[in-house]
Amino acid sequence: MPKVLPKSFYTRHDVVQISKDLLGKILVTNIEGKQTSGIIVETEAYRAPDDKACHAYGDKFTTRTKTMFEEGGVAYVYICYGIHHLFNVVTADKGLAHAVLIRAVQPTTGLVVMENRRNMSSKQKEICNGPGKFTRAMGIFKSHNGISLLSRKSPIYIEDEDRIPEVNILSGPRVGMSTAEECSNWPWRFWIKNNRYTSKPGQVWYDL
DNA sequence: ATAATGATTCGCT
DNA sequence: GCGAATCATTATG
Repeated sequence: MPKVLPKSFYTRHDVVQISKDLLGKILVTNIEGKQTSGIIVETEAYRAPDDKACHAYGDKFTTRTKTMFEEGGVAYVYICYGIHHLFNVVTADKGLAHAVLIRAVQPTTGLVVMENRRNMSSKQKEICNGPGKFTRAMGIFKSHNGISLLSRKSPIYIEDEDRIPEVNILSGPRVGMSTAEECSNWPWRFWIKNNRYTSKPGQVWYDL
């Protein structure tokens, strides 16, 4: 039985390192009485106050961003484009608005549940290869904003696994932000090399 | 109170 | 590849 990632994993101050460490871990949800899980294969780091792409840039504190200022180990879920529920892991100490966006997972269990929620076959990589896609497949939504990830009793938690070797991790610019801002070029997007369940197009993928 | 916009996805060409 | 869908959040009056 793998252990749930402890608070000490999340309260570290290097959110970029945590983004890489999260690759290969198992994200588990127990929502609506159904369990699903998948391997985290793609992440992005966001870090206030200096990161202009972060919602809490300049330590901007609003109803929405206040979750990012919590102590590491809770979920930050928000709506994007009015439809999509995007899931982040809050990191660092209370008062530091750091978070890691989970962008894609490789489904492992609860495949039938995911198929029903997504209305497609789990054989298609498209079922979970995007930040709004896997949240729908795994039942994550806005009301999970702010909940703890530190217990197996939580509807969402992350199980520890061996680290992905650095040589098998690729990085690049984050997705979906203005190229005019210098920080949009920071290589703070990470994914597992040769994993076909990531959202990056135009490469040859192999199964893990 | 109102207007602008986005850490996206999907369907059509 | 392109553009519409769609609404919570935010800034501004």
